[in-house]
Amino acid sequence: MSLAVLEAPAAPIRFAPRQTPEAMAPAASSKPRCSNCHLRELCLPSGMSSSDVMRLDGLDSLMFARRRMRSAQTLYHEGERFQFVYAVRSGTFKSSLTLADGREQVSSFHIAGELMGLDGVAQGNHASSATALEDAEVCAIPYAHLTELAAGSSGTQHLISRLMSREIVREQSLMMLLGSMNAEERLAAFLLNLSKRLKARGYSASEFHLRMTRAEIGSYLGMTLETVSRTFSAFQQQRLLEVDKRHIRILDPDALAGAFEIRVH
Amino acid sequence: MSLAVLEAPAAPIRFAPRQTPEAMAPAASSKPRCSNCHLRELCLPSGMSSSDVMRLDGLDSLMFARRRMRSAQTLYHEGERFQFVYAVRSGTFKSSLTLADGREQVSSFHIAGELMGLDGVAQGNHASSATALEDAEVCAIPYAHLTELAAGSSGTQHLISRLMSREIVREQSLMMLLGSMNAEERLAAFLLNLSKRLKARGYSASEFHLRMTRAEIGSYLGMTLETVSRTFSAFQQQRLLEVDKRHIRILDPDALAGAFEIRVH
DNA sequence: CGCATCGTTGAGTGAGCTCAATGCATGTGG
DNA sequence: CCACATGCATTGAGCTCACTCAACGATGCG
Repeated sequence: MSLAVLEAPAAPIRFAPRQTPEAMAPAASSKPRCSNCHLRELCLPSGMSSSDVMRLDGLDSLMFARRRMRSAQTLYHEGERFQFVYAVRSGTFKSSLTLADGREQVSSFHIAGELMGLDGVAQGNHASSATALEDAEVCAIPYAHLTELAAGSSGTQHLISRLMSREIVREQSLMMLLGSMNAEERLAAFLLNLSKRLKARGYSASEFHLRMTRAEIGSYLGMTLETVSRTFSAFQQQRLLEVDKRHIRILDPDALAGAFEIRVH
Repeated sequence: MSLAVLEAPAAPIRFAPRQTPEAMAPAASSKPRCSNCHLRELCLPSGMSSSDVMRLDGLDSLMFARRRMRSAQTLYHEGERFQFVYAVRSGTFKSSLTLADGREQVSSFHIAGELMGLDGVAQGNHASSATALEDAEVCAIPYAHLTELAAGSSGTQHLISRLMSREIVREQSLMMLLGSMNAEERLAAFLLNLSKRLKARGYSASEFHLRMTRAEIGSYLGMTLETVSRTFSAFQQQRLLEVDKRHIRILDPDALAGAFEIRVH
Protein backbone atom coordinates (compact mmCIF):
# COMPACT_ATOMS: atom_id res chain seq x y z
CA MET A 1 0.00 0.00 0.00
CA SER A 2 1.47 3.26 -1.07
CA LEU A 3 0.30 5.53 1.67
CA ALA A 4 -3.24 6.39 1.00
CA VAL A 5 -2.16 8.67 3.78
CA LEU A 6 -3.88 11.58 2.38
CA GLU A 7 -6.98 10.44 0.63
CA ALA A 8 -8.30 13.46 2.37
CA PRO A 9 -6.45 16.63 1.60
CA ALA A 10 -7.36 18.38 -1.55
CA ALA A 11 -7.77 21.38 -3.72
CA PRO A 12 -9.67 21.50 -6.95
CA ILE A 13 -7.50 23.27 -9.39
CA ARG A 14 -8.88 25.21 -12.26
CA PHE A 15 -6.64 27.40 -14.28
CA ALA A 16 -9.42 28.16 -16.64
CA PRO A 17 -11.07 31.42 -15.65
CA ARG A 18 -13.14 30.59 -12.61
CA GLN A 19 -16.83 30.64 -13.07
CA THR A 20 -18.40 33.12 -10.75
CA PRO A 21 -21.24 31.84 -8.61
CA GLU A 22 -23.51 34.10 -10.60
CA ALA A 23 -22.48 32.51 -13.86
CA MET A 24 -23.33 29.11 -12.46
CA ALA A 25 -26.60 30.12 -10.90
CA PRO A 26 -29.00 29.35 -13.73
CA ALA A 27 -28.04 25.68 -13.77
CA ALA A 28 -29.17 25.30 -10.19
CA SER A 29 -32.81 25.76 -11.06
CA SER A 30 -32.95 22.48 -12.98
CA LYS A 31 -33.29 19.29 -11.00
CA PRO A 32 -29.87 17.84 -10.28
CA ARG A 33 -29.45 14.31 -11.52
CA CYS A 34 -26.62 11.94 -10.72
CA SER A 35 -27.00 10.28 -14.08
CA ASN A 36 -26.08 13.49 -15.90
CA CYS A 37 -23.42 14.66 -13.50
CA HIS A 38 -19.91 15.07 -14.85
CA LEU A 39 -18.65 13.65 -11.56
CA ARG A 40 -20.65 10.44 -11.69
CA GLU A 41 -17.52 8.37 -12.33
CA LEU A 42 -15.89 9.64 -9.15
CA CYS A 43 -18.75 10.35 -6.84
CA LEU A 44 -21.37 8.22 -5.16
CA PRO A 45 -22.84 6.78 -8.39
CA SER A 46 -19.53 5.17 -9.34
CA GLY A 47 -20.29 2.29 -7.01
CA MET A 48 -23.99 2.07 -7.70
CA SER A 49 -25.97 0.15 -10.24
CA SER A 50 -27.63 2.27 -12.87
CA SER A 51 -31.05 1.31 -11.57
CA ASP A 52 -30.10 2.54 -8.11
CA VAL A 53 -28.77 5.77 -9.55
CA MET A 54 -32.08 6.23 -11.31
CA ARG A 55 -33.92 5.61 -8.09
CA LEU A 56 -31.71 8.16 -6.39
CA ASP A 57 -32.51 10.61 -9.18
CA GLY A 58 -36.19 9.92 -8.76
CA LEU A 59 -36.24 11.18 -5.20
CA ASP A 60 -37.81 14.47 -4.30
CA SER A 61 -35.50 17.23 -5.35
CA LEU A 62 -36.25 19.19 -2.21
CA MET A 63 -34.61 16.41 -0.29
CA PHE A 64 -31.67 16.05 -2.60
CA ALA A 65 -30.72 19.57 -3.36
CA ARG A 66 -27.66 21.33 -4.55
CA ARG A 67 -26.41 23.96 -2.28
CA ARG A 68 -24.18 26.82 -3.25
CA MET A 69 -21.53 27.88 -0.75
CA ARG A 70 -19.46 31.01 -0.45
CA SER A 71 -15.85 30.87 0.61
CA ALA A 72 -15.52 30.56 4.40
CA GLN A 73 -19.15 29.49 4.82
CA THR A 74 -19.74 26.48 7.00
CA LEU A 75 -21.81 23.63 5.59
CA TYR A 76 -22.36 22.01 8.97
CA HIS A 77 -20.99 22.45 12.46
CA GLU A 78 -19.70 19.81 14.81
CA GLY A 79 -22.46 18.72 17.14
CA GLU A 80 -25.17 19.64 14.66
CA ARG A 81 -27.75 17.00 13.91
CA PHE A 82 -26.66 14.66 11.17
CA GLN A 83 -29.13 14.45 8.31
CA PHE A 84 -27.25 14.75 5.07
CA VAL A 85 -24.18 13.35 3.49
CA TYR A 86 -22.66 15.87 1.13
CA ALA A 87 -20.96 15.30 -2.20
CA VAL A 88 -18.68 18.06 -3.37
CA ARG A 89 -19.61 19.22 -6.86
CA SER A 90 -17.09 22.01 -7.11
CA GLY A 91 -14.77 23.87 -4.79
CA THR A 92 -12.79 22.69 -1.82
CA PHE A 93 -13.74 22.03 1.79
CA LYS A 94 -11.95 21.38 5.01
CA SER A 95 -13.24 19.29 7.89
CA SER A 96 -12.14 20.46 11.29
CA LEU A 97 -12.61 20.25 15.03
CA THR A 98 -12.26 23.09 17.49
CA LEU A 99 -10.06 22.44 20.50
CA ALA A 100 -10.76 23.87 23.93
CA ASP A 101 -8.08 26.49 23.58
CA GLY A 102 -9.71 27.78 20.43
CA ARG A 103 -7.24 26.27 18.02
CA GLU A 104 -8.70 24.32 15.16
CA GLN A 105 -7.58 20.89 14.10
CA VAL A 106 -8.10 20.16 10.42
CA SER A 107 -8.91 16.51 9.86
CA SER A 108 -9.33 16.43 6.10
CA PHE A 109 -9.73 18.32 2.85
CA HIS A 110 -12.34 17.46 0.27
CA ILE A 111 -12.40 18.15 -3.44
CA ALA A 112 -14.93 17.57 -6.22
CA GLY A 113 -16.42 14.10 -6.25
CA GLU A 114 -15.61 13.41 -2.62
CA LEU A 115 -18.09 12.73 0.16
CA MET A 116 -18.32 14.52 3.49
CA GLY A 117 -20.22 13.89 6.65
CA LEU A 118 -20.06 10.14 7.17
CA ASP A 119 -18.58 10.70 10.62
CA GLY A 120 -22.05 11.79 11.70
CA VAL A 121 -23.57 8.34 11.40
CA ALA A 122 -22.03 7.13 14.65
CA GLN A 123 -23.73 9.54 17.02
CA GLY A 124 -26.40 11.13 14.88
CA ASN A 125 -24.46 14.37 15.18
CA HIS A 126 -21.67 15.66 13.04
CA ALA A 127 -18.33 14.98 14.69
CA SER A 128 -16.62 17.73 12.73
CA SER A 129 -17.41 20.95 10.88
CA ALA A 130 -17.13 21.42 7.14
CA THR A 131 -16.08 24.79 5.77
CA ALA A 132 -15.74 25.94 2.17
CA LEU A 133 -12.24 27.12 1.29
CA GLU A 134 -13.54 28.84 -1.84
CA ASP A 135 -16.91 29.31 -3.48
CA ALA A 136 -18.30 25.83 -3.88
CA GLU A 137 -21.29 23.69 -4.61
CA VAL A 138 -22.43 20.49 -2.94
CA CYS A 139 -25.16 17.91 -3.36
CA ALA A 140 -26.98 17.26 -0.11
CA ILE A 141 -27.95 13.61 0.04
CA PRO A 142 -30.41 12.74 2.80
CA TYR A 143 -28.86 9.89 4.71
CA ALA A 144 -32.32 8.44 5.33
CA HIS A 145 -32.84 8.12 1.59
CA LEU A 146 -29.53 6.45 1.20
CA THR A 147 -30.29 3.83 3.82
CA GLU A 148 -33.73 3.35 2.36
CA LEU A 149 -32.13 2.69 -0.98
CA ALA A 150 -29.63 0.38 0.67
CA ALA A 151 -32.41 -1.62 2.28
CA GLY A 152 -33.55 -2.73 -1.14
CA SER A 153 -30.16 -3.00 -2.77
CA SER A 154 -27.24 -4.95 -1.45
CA GLY A 155 -25.07 -3.14 -3.98
CA THR A 156 -25.77 0.23 -2.45
CA GLN A 157 -25.49 -1.26 1.00
CA HIS A 158 -22.00 -2.47 0.20
CA LEU A 159 -21.13 0.85 -1.32
CA ILE A 160 -21.89 2.72 1.86
CA SER A 161 -19.85 0.24 3.86
CA ARG A 162 -16.97 0.50 1.44
CA LEU A 163 -17.01 4.27 1.54
CA MET A 164 -16.90 4.26 5.30
CA SER A 165 -14.20 1.65 5.41
CA ARG A 166 -12.18 3.67 2.96
CA GLU A 167 -12.43 6.57 5.33
CA ILE A 168 -11.11 4.36 8.13
CA VAL A 169 -8.17 3.26 6.02
CA ARG A 170 -7.44 6.80 4.96
CA GLU A 171 -7.31 7.96 8.54
CA GLN A 172 -5.07 5.07 9.50
CA SER A 173 -2.61 6.25 6.92
CA LEU A 174 -2.79 9.75 8.24
CA MET A 175 -2.14 8.48 11.74
CA MET A 176 0.91 6.74 10.38
CA LEU A 177 2.05 9.99 8.89
CA LEU A 178 1.48 11.93 12.08
CA GLY A 179 3.07 9.24 14.16
CA SER A 180 6.22 8.57 12.28
CA MET A 181 7.15 11.13 9.66
CA ASN A 182 9.15 14.34 9.81
CA ALA A 183 8.17 17.68 8.32
CA GLU A 184 9.55 17.06 4.82
CA GLU A 185 8.00 13.63 4.59
CA ARG A 186 4.64 14.96 5.70
CA LEU A 187 4.53 17.76 3.21
CA ALA A 188 5.76 15.52 0.40
CA ALA A 189 3.07 12.96 1.19
CA PHE A 190 0.46 15.69 1.28
CA LEU A 191 1.44 17.15 -2.08
CA LEU A 192 1.72 13.81 -3.83
CA ASN A 193 -1.64 12.69 -2.55
CA LEU A 194 -3.20 15.93 -3.66
CA SER A 195 -1.55 15.59 -7.02
CA LYS A 196 -2.94 12.09 -7.43
CA ARG A 197 -6.45 13.13 -6.57
CA LEU A 198 -6.35 16.08 -8.93
CA LYS A 199 -5.07 13.89 -11.72
CA ALA A 200 -7.98 11.50 -11.20
CA ARG A 201 -10.25 14.47 -11.85
CA GLY A 202 -8.54 15.49 -15.06
CA TYR A 203 -6.46 18.29 -13.64
CA SER A 204 -2.72 18.58 -13.95
CA ALA A 205 -0.83 16.37 -11.53
CA SER A 206 2.25 18.55 -11.63
CA GLU A 207 0.90 22.06 -11.31
CA PHE A 208 -1.90 23.25 -9.10
CA HIS A 209 -3.18 25.91 -6.80
CA LEU A 210 -3.62 25.25 -3.11
CA ARG A 211 -6.92 26.42 -1.74
CA MET A 212 -5.87 26.22 1.90
CA THR A 213 -3.60 28.42 3.99
CA ARG A 214 -0.25 27.36 5.41
CA ALA A 215 -1.90 27.26 8.81
CA GLU A 216 -4.53 24.81 7.57
CA ILE A 217 -1.94 22.59 5.96
CA GLY A 218 0.07 22.74 9.15
CA SER A 219 -2.88 21.82 11.30
CA TYR A 220 -3.68 18.91 9.04
CA LEU A 221 -0.10 17.68 9.02
CA GLY A 222 0.62 18.31 12.67
CA MET A 223 3.15 21.11 12.28
CA THR A 224 3.21 24.89 12.55
CA LEU A 225 2.58 27.22 9.66
CA GLU A 226 6.16 28.43 9.85
CA THR A 227 7.47 24.93 9.41
CA VAL A 228 5.18 24.41 6.43
CA SER A 229 6.51 27.57 4.89
CA ARG A 230 10.13 26.65 5.55
CA THR A 231 9.61 23.18 4.16
CA PHE A 232 8.16 24.63 0.96
CA SER A 233 11.25 26.81 0.70
CA ALA A 234 13.51 23.84 1.33
CA PHE A 235 11.81 21.81 -1.42
CA GLN A 236 12.26 24.73 -3.75
CA GLN A 237 15.96 24.95 -2.98
CA GLN A 238 16.28 21.21 -3.56
CA ARG A 239 14.68 21.83 -6.95
CA LEU A 240 11.80 19.52 -6.16
CA LEU A 241 9.15 22.21 -6.41
CA GLU A 242 8.46 25.66 -7.69
CA VAL A 243 6.41 27.54 -5.17
CA ASP A 244 4.75 30.88 -5.64
CA LYS A 245 2.49 31.43 -2.67
CA ARG A 246 -0.25 28.88 -3.23
CA HIS A 247 0.75 28.02 -6.74
CA ILE A 248 2.70 24.78 -6.82
CA ARG A 249 4.62 23.11 -9.61
CA ILE A 250 6.09 19.70 -8.92
CA LEU A 251 9.44 19.47 -10.70
CA ASP A 252 10.62 16.09 -9.48
CA PRO A 253 7.80 13.85 -8.30
CA ASP A 254 10.08 10.83 -7.94
CA ALA A 255 12.50 12.60 -5.64
CA LEU A 256 9.53 13.92 -3.73
CA ALA A 257 8.20 10.38 -3.38
CA GLY A 258 11.65 9.33 -2.24
CA ALA A 259 11.30 11.80 0.59
CA PHE A 260 8.81 9.49 2.20
CA GLU A 261 9.76 6.00 1.24
CA ILE A 262 7.47 4.67 3.85
CA ARG A 263 5.79 1.84 2.14
CA VAL A 264 4.38 -1.28 3.51
CA HIS A 265 6.08 -4.58 2.68
CA MET B 1 -16.85 15.56 23.03
CA SER B 2 -14.38 14.46 25.59
CA LEU B 3 -11.71 13.03 23.42
CA ALA B 4 -12.87 9.66 22.32
CA VAL B 5 -9.28 9.89 21.24
CA LEU B 6 -8.50 6.46 22.29
CA GLU B 7 -11.50 4.33 21.80
CA ALA B 8 -8.82 1.98 20.60
CA PRO B 9 -6.11 1.29 23.10
CA ALA B 10 -6.74 -1.30 25.68
CA ALA B 11 -5.76 -4.01 28.06
CA PRO B 12 -8.14 -6.40 29.69
CA ILE B 13 -7.17 -6.51 33.26
CA ARG B 14 -7.76 -9.51 35.39
CA PHE B 15 -6.22 -9.75 38.77
CA ALA B 16 -8.04 -12.92 39.46
CA PRO B 17 -5.84 -15.90 38.66
CA ARG B 18 -5.79 -16.14 34.90
CA GLN B 19 -7.46 -19.11 33.35
CA THR B 20 -5.02 -21.08 31.33
CA PRO B 21 -5.97 -21.77 27.72
CA GLU B 22 -6.20 -25.43 28.69
CA ALA B 23 -8.70 -24.73 31.41
CA MET B 24 -10.88 -22.90 28.92
CA ALA B 25 -10.59 -25.48 26.16
CA PRO B 26 -13.64 -27.61 26.89
CA ALA B 27 -15.99 -24.68 26.46
CA ALA B 28 -14.88 -24.27 22.88
CA SER B 29 -16.54 -27.47 21.79
CA SER B 30 -20.02 -26.09 22.39
CA LYS B 31 -21.55 -23.89 19.75
CA PRO B 32 -20.90 -20.26 20.59
CA ARG B 33 -24.05 -18.17 20.82
CA CYS B 34 -24.24 -14.42 21.01
CA SER B 35 -27.39 -14.66 23.06
CA ASN B 36 -25.53 -16.40 25.89
CA CYS B 37 -22.33 -14.42 25.68
CA HIS B 38 -21.31 -12.42 28.71
CA LEU B 39 -20.17 -9.70 26.33
CA ARG B 40 -23.46 -9.31 24.50
CA GLU B 41 -24.07 -5.93 26.06
CA LEU B 42 -20.82 -4.56 24.73
CA CYS B 43 -20.23 -6.47 21.55
CA LEU B 44 -22.03 -6.69 18.25
CA PRO B 45 -25.39 -7.83 19.69
CA SER B 46 -25.75 -4.66 21.74
CA GLY B 47 -27.00 -2.84 18.66
CA MET B 48 -29.01 -5.68 17.21
CA SER B 49 -32.60 -6.71 17.70
CA SER B 50 -33.02 -9.99 19.55
CA SER B 51 -34.48 -11.59 16.44
CA ASP B 52 -31.38 -10.63 14.48
CA VAL B 53 -29.17 -11.98 17.22
CA MET B 54 -31.06 -15.24 17.05
CA ARG B 55 -30.62 -15.33 13.32
CA LEU B 56 -26.92 -14.73 13.81
CA ASP B 57 -26.86 -17.57 16.30
CA GLY B 58 -28.65 -19.79 13.85
CA LEU B 59 -25.88 -19.59 11.30
CA ASP B 60 -23.58 -22.50 10.67
CA SER B 61 -21.11 -22.72 13.50
CA LEU B 62 -18.32 -23.58 11.13
CA MET B 63 -18.70 -20.14 9.67
CA PHE B 64 -19.01 -18.38 12.96
CA ALA B 65 -16.35 -19.98 15.04
CA ARG B 66 -14.41 -19.06 18.09
CA ARG B 67 -10.73 -19.05 17.64
CA ARG B 68 -8.17 -19.38 20.37
CA MET B 69 -5.00 -17.33 20.03
CA ARG B 70 -1.64 -17.56 21.73
CA SER B 71 0.26 -14.46 22.72
CA ALA B 72 2.14 -12.96 19.76
CA GLN B 73 0.07 -14.92 17.24
CA THR B 74 -1.31 -12.97 14.34
CA LEU B 75 -5.02 -13.19 13.59
CA TYR B 76 -4.73 -11.68 10.14
CA HIS B 77 -2.02 -9.93 8.17
CA GLU B 78 -2.27 -6.74 6.23
CA GLY B 79 -3.00 -7.48 2.60
CA GLU B 80 -4.68 -10.76 3.43
CA ARG B 81 -8.10 -11.36 1.96
CA PHE B 82 -10.85 -9.90 4.09
CA GLN B 83 -13.49 -12.44 5.05
CA PHE B 84 -14.19 -12.11 8.73
CA VAL B 85 -14.83 -9.43 11.23
CA TYR B 86 -13.53 -10.46 14.63
CA ALA B 87 -15.00 -9.78 18.04
CA VAL B 88 -12.59 -10.04 20.94
CA ARG B 89 -13.91 -12.43 23.58
CA SER B 90 -10.92 -12.28 25.87
CA GLY B 91 -7.39 -10.99 25.72
CA THR B 92 -5.92 -7.95 24.03
CA PHE B 93 -4.93 -7.27 20.44
CA LYS B 94 -3.03 -4.62 18.60
CA SER B 95 -3.65 -3.52 15.03
CA SER B 96 -0.55 -2.44 13.19
CA LEU B 97 1.04 -1.61 9.87
CA THR B 98 4.59 -2.37 8.85
CA LEU B 99 6.58 0.49 7.40
CA ALA B 100 9.18 0.07 4.69
CA ASP B 101 12.06 0.42 7.09
CA GLY B 102 10.71 -2.44 9.15
CA ARG B 103 9.31 -0.34 11.94
CA GLU B 104 5.77 -1.06 12.93
CA GLN B 105 3.09 1.53 13.43
CA VAL B 106 0.42 0.51 15.93
CA SER B 107 -2.95 1.94 14.94
CA SER B 108 -5.13 0.61 17.74
CA PHE B 109 -5.55 -1.73 20.66
CA HIS B 110 -8.61 -3.90 21.15
CA ILE B 111 -10.02 -5.43 24.30
CA ALA B 112 -12.92 -7.75 25.06
CA GLY B 113 -16.16 -6.80 23.36
CA GLU B 114 -14.48 -4.76 20.65
CA LEU B 115 -14.56 -5.43 16.93
CA MET B 116 -11.57 -5.73 14.64
CA GLY B 117 -11.17 -5.89 10.90
CA LEU B 118 -13.68 -3.40 9.53
CA ASP B 119 -10.88 -1.65 7.67
CA GLY B 120 -10.87 -4.59 5.29
CA VAL B 121 -14.25 -3.77 3.78
CA ALA B 122 -12.87 -0.97 1.63
CA GLN B 123 -10.50 -3.02 -0.51
CA GLY B 124 -11.50 -6.55 0.26
CA ASN B 125 -8.10 -6.95 1.94
CA HIS B 126 -7.11 -6.22 5.48
CA ALA B 127 -5.42 -2.86 5.71
CA SER B 128 -3.68 -3.77 8.93
CA SER B 129 -2.52 -6.79 10.90
CA ALA B 130 -4.00 -7.93 14.20
CA THR B 131 -1.73 -9.53 16.78
CA ALA B 132 -2.60 -10.99 20.17
CA LEU B 133 -0.74 -9.31 23.04
CA GLU B 134 -1.60 -12.21 25.36
CA ASP B 135 -3.47 -15.47 25.05
CA ALA B 136 -6.86 -14.55 23.70
CA GLU B 137 -10.05 -15.73 22.12
CA VAL B 138 -12.06 -14.20 19.29
CA CYS B 139 -15.33 -14.82 17.50
CA ALA B 140 -14.87 -14.88 13.75
CA ILE B 141 -17.95 -13.39 12.12
CA PRO B 142 -18.16 -13.93 8.37
CA TYR B 143 -18.69 -10.54 6.85
CA ALA B 144 -20.84 -12.09 4.14
CA HIS B 145 -23.24 -13.34 6.78
CA LEU B 146 -23.38 -9.97 8.36
CA THR B 147 -24.30 -8.25 5.13
CA GLU B 148 -26.81 -10.96 4.38
CA LEU B 149 -28.40 -10.30 7.73
CA ALA B 150 -28.28 -6.57 7.07
CA ALA B 151 -30.07 -7.02 3.75
CA GLY B 152 -33.15 -8.18 5.61
CA SER B 153 -32.83 -5.92 8.61
CA SER B 154 -32.42 -2.18 8.53
CA GLY B 155 -31.48 -2.34 12.20
CA THR B 156 -28.44 -4.45 11.54
CA GLN B 157 -27.65 -2.40 8.51
CA HIS B 158 -27.57 0.73 10.62
CA LEU B 159 -25.53 -1.01 13.23
CA ILE B 160 -22.76 -1.82 10.80
CA SER B 161 -22.78 1.74 9.56
CA ARG B 162 -22.68 3.08 13.08
CA LEU B 163 -19.81 0.83 14.04
CA MET B 164 -17.81 1.99 11.06
CA SER B 165 -18.63 5.59 11.65
CA ARG B 166 -17.58 5.22 15.25
CA GLU B 167 -14.26 3.96 14.01
CA ILE B 168 -13.91 7.05 11.83
CA VAL B 169 -14.67 9.33 14.75
CA ARG B 170 -12.26 7.45 16.98
CA GLU B 171 -9.47 7.86 14.48
CA GLN B 172 -10.24 11.53 14.05
CA SER B 173 -9.70 11.97 17.75
CA LEU B 174 -6.46 10.10 17.58
CA MET B 175 -5.31 12.33 14.75
CA MET B 176 -6.13 15.28 16.94
CA LEU B 177 -4.00 13.77 19.66
CA LEU B 178 -1.09 13.08 17.33
CA GLY B 179 -1.40 16.46 15.72
CA SER B 180 -1.64 18.69 18.71
CA MET B 181 -0.68 17.14 22.01
CA ASN B 182 2.63 16.77 23.82
CA ALA B 183 4.01 13.62 25.42
CA GLU B 184 2.30 14.04 28.79
CA GLU B 185 -1.06 14.85 27.24
CA ARG B 186 -0.83 11.84 24.96
CA LEU B 187 -0.03 9.38 27.67
CA ALA B 188 -2.67 10.85 29.98
CA ALA B 189 -5.29 10.58 27.24
CA PHE B 190 -4.23 7.02 26.55
CA LEU B 191 -4.45 5.94 30.18
CA LEU B 192 -7.77 7.62 30.83
CA ASN B 193 -9.31 6.15 27.73
CA LEU B 194 -8.07 2.74 28.68
CA SER B 195 -9.39 3.20 32.17
CA LYS B 196 -12.81 4.15 30.82
CA ARG B 197 -13.01 1.13 28.57
CA LEU B 198 -11.95 -1.22 31.33
CA LYS B 199 -14.52 0.25 33.65
CA ALA B 200 -17.25 -0.36 31.06
CA ARG B 201 -16.25 -4.02 31.20
CA GLY B 202 -16.46 -4.26 34.95
CA TYR B 203 -12.76 -3.96 35.68
CA SER B 204 -11.19 -1.43 37.97
CA ALA B 205 -10.84 1.98 36.40
CA SER B 206 -8.01 2.98 38.69
CA GLU B 207 -5.73 -0.03 38.67
CA PHE B 208 -4.82 -2.22 35.77
CA HIS B 209 -2.15 -4.12 33.96
CA LEU B 210 -0.91 -3.00 30.56
CA ARG B 211 -0.67 -5.78 28.04
CA MET B 212 1.50 -3.85 25.61
CA THR B 213 5.16 -2.86 25.74
CA ARG B 214 6.44 0.69 26.04
CA ALA B 215 7.46 0.47 22.42
CA GLU B 216 3.91 -0.39 21.36
CA ILE B 217 2.45 2.43 23.41
CA GLY B 218 5.03 4.75 21.92
CA SER B 219 4.25 3.69 18.39
CA TYR B 220 0.56 4.19 18.99
CA LEU B 221 1.06 7.62 20.54
CA GLY B 222 3.74 8.80 18.15
CA MET B 223 6.67 8.91 20.55
CA THR B 224 9.69 6.77 21.41
CA LEU B 225 9.66 4.09 24.05
CA GLU B 226 12.14 6.11 26.09
CA THR B 227 9.79 9.08 26.16
CA VAL B 228 6.93 6.83 27.21
CA SER B 229 9.07 5.52 30.04
CA ARG B 230 10.18 8.98 31.13
CA THR B 231 6.62 10.25 31.04
CA PHE B 232 5.48 7.40 33.25
CA SER B 233 8.24 8.35 35.67
CA ALA B 234 7.22 12.00 35.53
CA PHE B 235 3.60 11.14 36.32
CA GLN B 236 4.79 9.07 39.21
CA GLN B 237 6.84 11.96 40.59
CA GLN B 238 3.84 14.24 40.20
CA ARG B 239 1.92 11.71 42.27
CA LEU B 240 -0.59 11.14 39.50
CA LEU B 241 0.25 7.47 39.06
CA GLU B 242 1.92 4.54 40.67
CA VAL B 243 3.81 2.59 38.08
CA ASP B 244 5.43 -0.79 38.51
CA LYS B 245 6.45 -2.00 35.09
CA ARG B 246 3.14 -2.68 33.43
CA HIS B 247 1.08 -2.41 36.53
CA ILE B 248 -0.63 0.98 36.74
CA ARG B 249 -2.56 2.62 39.52
CA ILE B 250 -4.18 5.94 38.81
CA LEU B 251 -3.93 8.10 41.92
CA ASP B 252 -5.37 11.34 40.65
CA PRO B 253 -7.61 10.89 37.60
CA ASP B 254 -8.79 14.51 37.68
CA ALA B 255 -5.29 15.92 37.58
CA LEU B 256 -4.49 13.45 34.83
CA ALA B 257 -7.50 14.66 32.89
CA GLY B 258 -6.34 18.20 33.51
CA ALA B 259 -3.14 17.30 31.72
CA PHE B 260 -5.04 17.29 28.47
CA GLU B 261 -7.81 19.82 28.76
CA ILE B 262 -8.35 19.63 25.08
CA ARG B 263 -12.05 19.51 24.77
CA VAL B 264 -14.26 20.66 22.03
CA HIS B 265 -16.44 23.67 22.64
C1' DC C 1 -5.91 54.55 2.30
C1' DG C 2 -5.73 51.71 6.29
C1' DC C 3 -6.35 47.44 8.28
C1' DA C 4 -6.42 42.49 8.24
C1' DT C 5 -4.82 38.30 6.45
C1' DC C 6 -1.30 35.58 4.64
C1' DG C 7 3.33 34.12 3.76
C1' DT C 8 8.36 34.31 4.49
C1' DT C 9 12.43 34.45 7.12
C1' DG C 10 15.50 34.92 11.25
C1' DA C 11 17.05 33.91 16.03
C1' DG C 12 16.85 31.41 20.05
C1' DT C 13 14.95 27.61 22.73
C1' DG C 14 13.41 23.32 24.24
C1' DA C 15 10.81 18.89 23.93
C1' DG C 16 11.67 14.80 22.45
C1' DC C 17 14.98 12.10 19.76
C1' DT C 18 19.27 9.07 19.45
C1' DC C 19 22.76 6.49 21.51
C1' DA C 20 24.30 4.08 25.36
C1' DA C 21 24.68 1.80 29.83
C1' DT C 22 22.41 -0.71 33.36
C1' DG C 23 19.05 -3.51 35.92
C1' DC C 24 15.55 -6.91 36.24
C1' DA C 25 12.75 -10.86 34.97
C1' DT C 26 12.20 -14.91 32.39
C1' DG C 27 13.57 -18.80 29.72
C1' DT C 28 16.93 -22.34 28.16
C1' DG C 29 20.43 -25.62 28.09
C1' DG C 30 24.33 -27.84 30.28
C1' DC D 1 20.85 -25.26 39.94
C1' DC D 2 23.75 -22.17 37.71
C1' DA D 3 25.36 -19.68 33.51
C1' DC D 4 23.96 -17.28 29.89
C1' DA D 5 20.95 -15.14 26.57
C1' DT D 6 16.97 -12.44 25.59
C1' DG D 7 13.42 -9.02 26.10
C1' DC D 8 11.71 -5.17 28.53
C1' DA D 9 12.13 -0.99 31.22
C1' DT D 10 14.68 2.84 33.16
C1' DT D 11 17.82 6.58 33.14
C1' DG D 12 21.52 9.73 31.52
C1' DA D 13 23.89 12.77 28.09
C1' DG D 14 23.96 15.25 24.11
C1' DC D 15 21.88 16.83 19.98
C1' DT D 16 18.51 18.30 16.59
C1' DC D 17 14.31 19.31 14.57
C1' DA D 18 10.57 21.86 14.93
C1' DC D 19 8.54 25.24 17.97
C1' DT D 20 7.94 30.14 19.69
C1' DC D 21 8.47 34.89 19.17
C1' DA D 22 9.28 38.47 16.15
C1' DA D 23 9.82 41.47 12.19
C1' DC D 24 8.53 42.47 7.61
C1' DG D 25 6.56 42.42 2.82
C1' DA D 26 2.68 41.43 -0.21
C1' DT D 27 -2.07 41.17 -1.18
C1' DG D 28 -6.78 42.23 -0.91
C1' DC D 29 -10.92 44.19 1.05
C1' DG D 30 -14.03 47.74 3.13
